[in-house]
Amino acid sequence: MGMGMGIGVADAAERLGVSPHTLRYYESAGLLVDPPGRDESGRRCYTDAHLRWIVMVQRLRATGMPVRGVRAYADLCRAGAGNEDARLTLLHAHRDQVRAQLAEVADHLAAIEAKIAVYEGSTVGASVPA
Amino acid sequence: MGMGMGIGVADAAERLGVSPHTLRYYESAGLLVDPPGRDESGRRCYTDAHLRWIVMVQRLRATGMPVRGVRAYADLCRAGAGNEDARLTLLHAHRDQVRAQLAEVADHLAAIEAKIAVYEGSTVGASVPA
DNA sequence: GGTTGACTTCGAGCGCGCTCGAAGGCGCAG
DNA sequence: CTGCGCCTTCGAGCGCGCTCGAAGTCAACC
Repeated sequence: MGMGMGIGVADAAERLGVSPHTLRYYESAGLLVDPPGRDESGRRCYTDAHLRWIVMVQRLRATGMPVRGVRAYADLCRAGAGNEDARLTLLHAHRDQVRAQLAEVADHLAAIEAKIAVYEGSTVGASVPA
Repeated sequence: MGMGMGIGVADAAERLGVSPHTLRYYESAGLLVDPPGRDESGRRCYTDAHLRWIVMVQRLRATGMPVRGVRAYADLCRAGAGNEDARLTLLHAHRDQVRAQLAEVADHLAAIEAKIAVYEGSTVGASVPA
């Protein structure tokens, strides 16, 4: 049955598009809800569940959640059932921030595109003079 | 005619929502296409044109352009006419990055919202079991 | 047995973007 | 004349998020 016990740090890093150093850093920073197990000789062993969690971590990070925010969320998850309200509060707050950020960036983008349009217009030769 | 000669660094900072320190930093970092003039006693004097430029700087920064990128753009503008192609290339590249970033963040946001939906679903009591 | 190479831990270092504080100058109110 | 407050320059410091390198361990291969 094609299911091994997990993959090493190098393979995990490659799959996730980060460096092994970064994966170890995430672990040491408490971002992993449960740290990867170790094989007989002490090497990290990442399962699919670990990879999926780290993808979520990457999503949170990529949307601007600071490392300490991700750690807070991981801490809640690690604490087990009973604090779903707190997790939800945290996620709601982040979702709202991301939405606001998205709107802001869209606005900035429009302004940048307008600037480009001005350049492209003037490059052609200053039409609509008055 | 309600046009004064400009405003001081504190007022400019307040209008722009940054600190005077930051404004001076932007100037020293070469982000200002032309630095503000000085009054008789050496104080910075920001005109509306300066404020408008700095707003553009803020837009570029807020969309992820690094300080050195903004400086490159400012350098081109400062150099005067003749390099519009280069400016356009720079802006095009940035616009493309921002668009990609926007799409990525939207995707991450959807995943986060899905996670929230899972929590809200399970909080209510695991409807749609099978 | 010896060498290779991927892994381990640890702490230091770095790049970015501010952010702050010290020390001093100028102009005005009292 | 004496504060007072806002400005000036300068260089140092900080918070974040990695990123790197040194030194050591272990399994496997020749």
